[in-house]
Amino acid sequence: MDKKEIAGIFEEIGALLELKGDNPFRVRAYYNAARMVDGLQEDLGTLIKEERLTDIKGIGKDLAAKITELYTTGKLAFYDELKSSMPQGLLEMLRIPGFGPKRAKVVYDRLKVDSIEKLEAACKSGKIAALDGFGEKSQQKILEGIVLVRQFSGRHHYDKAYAAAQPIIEALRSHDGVIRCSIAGSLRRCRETIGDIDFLVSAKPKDAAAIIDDFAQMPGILSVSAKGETKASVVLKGGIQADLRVVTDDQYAFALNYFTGSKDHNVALRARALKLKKLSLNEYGFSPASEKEKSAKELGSSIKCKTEEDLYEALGLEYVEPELREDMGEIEAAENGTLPKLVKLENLRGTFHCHSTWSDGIETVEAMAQAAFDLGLEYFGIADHSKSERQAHGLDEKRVRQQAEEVKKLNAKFAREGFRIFFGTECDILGDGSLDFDDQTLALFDYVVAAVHQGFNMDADKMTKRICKALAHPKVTMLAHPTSRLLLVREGYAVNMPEVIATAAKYNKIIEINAHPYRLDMDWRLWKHAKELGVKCAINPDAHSIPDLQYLAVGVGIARKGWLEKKDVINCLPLKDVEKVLAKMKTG
DNA sequence: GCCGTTTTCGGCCCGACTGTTTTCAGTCG
Repeated sequence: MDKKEIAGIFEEIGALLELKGDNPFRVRAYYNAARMVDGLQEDLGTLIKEERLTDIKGIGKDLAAKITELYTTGKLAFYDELKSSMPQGLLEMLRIPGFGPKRAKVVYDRLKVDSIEKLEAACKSGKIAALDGFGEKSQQKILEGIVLVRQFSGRHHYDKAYAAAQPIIEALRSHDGVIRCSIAGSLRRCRETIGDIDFLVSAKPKDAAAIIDDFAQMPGILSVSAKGETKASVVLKGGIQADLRVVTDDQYAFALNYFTGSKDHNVALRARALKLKKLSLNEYGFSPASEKEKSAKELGSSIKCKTEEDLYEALGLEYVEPELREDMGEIEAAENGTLPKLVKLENLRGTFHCHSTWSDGIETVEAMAQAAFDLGLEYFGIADHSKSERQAHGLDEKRVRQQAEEVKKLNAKFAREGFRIFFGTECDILGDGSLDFDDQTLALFDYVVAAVHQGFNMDADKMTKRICKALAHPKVTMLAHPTSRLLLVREGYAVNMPEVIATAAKYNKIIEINAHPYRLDMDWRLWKHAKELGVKCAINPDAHSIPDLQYLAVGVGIARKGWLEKKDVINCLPLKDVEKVLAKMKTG
């Protein structure tokens, strides 16, 4: 069992113990261990063999034994026992915002409620409000929370789906019968959340059965839900559903386009084919619209397209990158030749907003900077939390000065390589829109990332005013995660983003694309709007560990969906230019 | 659960916010 899976099990143990009302510090030990194992740099097997697990902070004798048991046997007796002693639905109930283990335990003990469905029914019949410690408002909030959970349930964060898809696509690629293959669907379009993963393969019809059989038996697969002659559906470990489609190589470009979607984009393309060419378009090819009874599958495509580029060309369009295929103006732009040249991962020269052991990161500034350097970046911005973030060990003024010294020393060392660490802060925006540090302290930083971390239950007007006030502050460089999940209230955001963007434009401030998966609720349409107003973005991983730096790729995906080009992204600038920009912003 | 120790138990982060109370418990970050 690998470290990701072990971390997942420790997370679950933590939640189960919480539900049992176990010692909160014991609970924390498990959550902490999950984080440490997940962020481990060294090979787990080596650590076990050399009996060095207990060298990791937060891993003692007991947890080391549990990790070893999981790693070597793939099982943990303690976990199995714990899990079977609790109804599975209780864990799911914890996903309801504002509904934690204590309340879950109460409704379970008093009303035998052990699933979201039963909880919903109990709310609707007023039984929850009647419980001690609950009331009308709690009951209403739970119902609203259930709606929210359902909205997100069944969808998976991009990075998880991407990681799950990689070994499978590689295995398919190396399969003898496979001519071409690709990931399709929302994963290819870089949606922030993915419903299921689509794989597409082209092969000779005689090879299809073997490919589908092998797919259904791949290591990462939990169960097979359907298996036929040209497609199979499976559930991957981790619960993500995946579909495989096998087509002939002639059909491949059409199928890839069809299964990449989006549905709206496809509808628009088909309408265009019909109108301009009197052709009907489906996943197998173009067919004359007049021959209604026969599709391209039987006829063979009336226009040969080897690639998607050919397909778009046949429709008189520039090639549309998958990220843009949402029927949000991309077809018109492709017709007029005004599609953007989207930013690429390799365009990134550096990053801001990362954490270290000074606050709640698990690596030193030096290790993080070195990792950024090893990734080929030219600069790295450290932005640890400010003093109000006590739980994250935020820095007070004294520690800020100490950290400044450390960064200075490190820069002396890195300067030889032409690499630089920028000294920043993720500074809290307080309830009234003021900042967590005074101007004198803020002046110590190369840049300031302003962030909301408390007082979320503000109405949208107040929240917007609060954020805009912070944006107007001369020392603020950029705004952190403006549409994070924390600010998400039902269908809308509890903040008026257009106004925030307009304010950023007015004061020439940067808005970050926070690529940490927990923050991924950024509506990419907002970015098109920001771009029109000339607001620059920074793609930030919000990294708390070295592997987190890989989230930069997720951020690029979001930026691409927002039609952003190299020139719209501040961290595409080379070091010398970024230095100038930050210096200018600092002096106003 | 872990950690540290003036070594084997006691401390482990804490304040804001909410809804329920009428002084506090639960949740969150």
